[in-house]
Amino acid sequence: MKVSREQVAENRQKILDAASRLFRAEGFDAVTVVDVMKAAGLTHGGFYGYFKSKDDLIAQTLTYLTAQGARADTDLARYAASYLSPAHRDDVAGGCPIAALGAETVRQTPEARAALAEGLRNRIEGFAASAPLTEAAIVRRAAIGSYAAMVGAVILARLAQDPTLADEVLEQTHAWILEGTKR
Amino acid sequence: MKVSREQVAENRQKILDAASRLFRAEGFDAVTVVDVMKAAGLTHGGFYGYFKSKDDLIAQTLTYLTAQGARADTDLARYAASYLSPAHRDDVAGGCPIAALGAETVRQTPEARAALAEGLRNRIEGFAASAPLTEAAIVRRAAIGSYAAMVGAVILARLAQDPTLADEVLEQTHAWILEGTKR
DNA sequence: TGTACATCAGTGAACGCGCGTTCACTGATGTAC
DNA sequence: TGTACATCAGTGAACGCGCGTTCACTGATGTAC
Repeated sequence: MKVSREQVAENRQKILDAASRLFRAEGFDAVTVVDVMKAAGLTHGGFYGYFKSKDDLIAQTLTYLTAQGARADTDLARYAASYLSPAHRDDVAGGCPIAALGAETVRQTPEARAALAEGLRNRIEGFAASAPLTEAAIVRRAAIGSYAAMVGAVILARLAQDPTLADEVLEQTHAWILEGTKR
Repeated sequence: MKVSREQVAENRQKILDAASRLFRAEGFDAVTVVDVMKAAGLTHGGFYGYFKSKDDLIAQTLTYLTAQGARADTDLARYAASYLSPAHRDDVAGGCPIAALGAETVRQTPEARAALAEGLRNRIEGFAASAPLTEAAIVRRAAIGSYAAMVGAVILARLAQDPTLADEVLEQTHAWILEGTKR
């Protein structure tokens, strides 16, 4: 049955929210259109009223996640502290989309890649812009180096099955970044 | 038809080599058993004479890749130079399995995870062991922080569609690591 | 404001397809004599 | 060393299943009068 215009907007939101969590938790291929619609409280047939295809959903979900991420803290030290926390490591479904999906997004459509790539660019520029006044080249180097270390560390910490090693990767990378940005 | 024992060993090698490249290039889900066997020059029916299942192939391929990786250079500076090269960034199929598959391996079987996790542990210990004589804690921090930055940088560089940004991520991370390990 | 009807969001059965896996068969290998 | 035969690696058709996608239908919405 037809639903109101507000309901349509709300349902679109619900589909994107469900897809955001499911894709990060299980990857693009393992999540089906049926899974996403069920998680959004709808049946699968209605999906194509909202999105052209599953690939379209992937691209729009990454755009949605990037837009959300653009509102994050741009202070590098504070960002690193929360990024390199055990809470973030353990929350794949709600965590950084680049750490969860960056590697496999390289094989998705150009639209999907473009969405995440914009998130990457925003993050680096945000860090560089909010840094204390130093030489621009040094600030940019710290922004890129630190961000690469954060993304890598979360991936490594999630991979390590030994909890001691997983914690150590986060802590040591955090300390390493703090030392590096004080140079 | 039956083939010789040497041929069997050679075919197993070919299957693992084909799987190693295909999985890194396209991900676990996108590569089919038919793809792997075709790339190895065989038909798909014979697959189950070599492996119990596709999951078994995934786990054994990661073990195979980790064993190969164990023979790599343990000098951090030399390793970083080649890891952070455009050649490595552009060679997903032949490159570091952790950068290509680390994030999605978290969702695979415990056997698959264990194989890559061992590669991670070996790498960190190799870097730490081959470092010049300094305080052990500092060496370990540099090993972990640098490795996290390398893995993250290659993933970010592959994601960035803008070639200038992709090159910059590699170069800046490389410089950042060199500065950090000279402390 | 109230009524009549066109619109269209959501439903669920159905589709074609490609996947992982199985299996009867083939014929070269390698062993027993 | 040569021969006879059991073994078994590889083949390709076939399977059941779940995927992305389509579509006829339903009934609440929202517009026209």
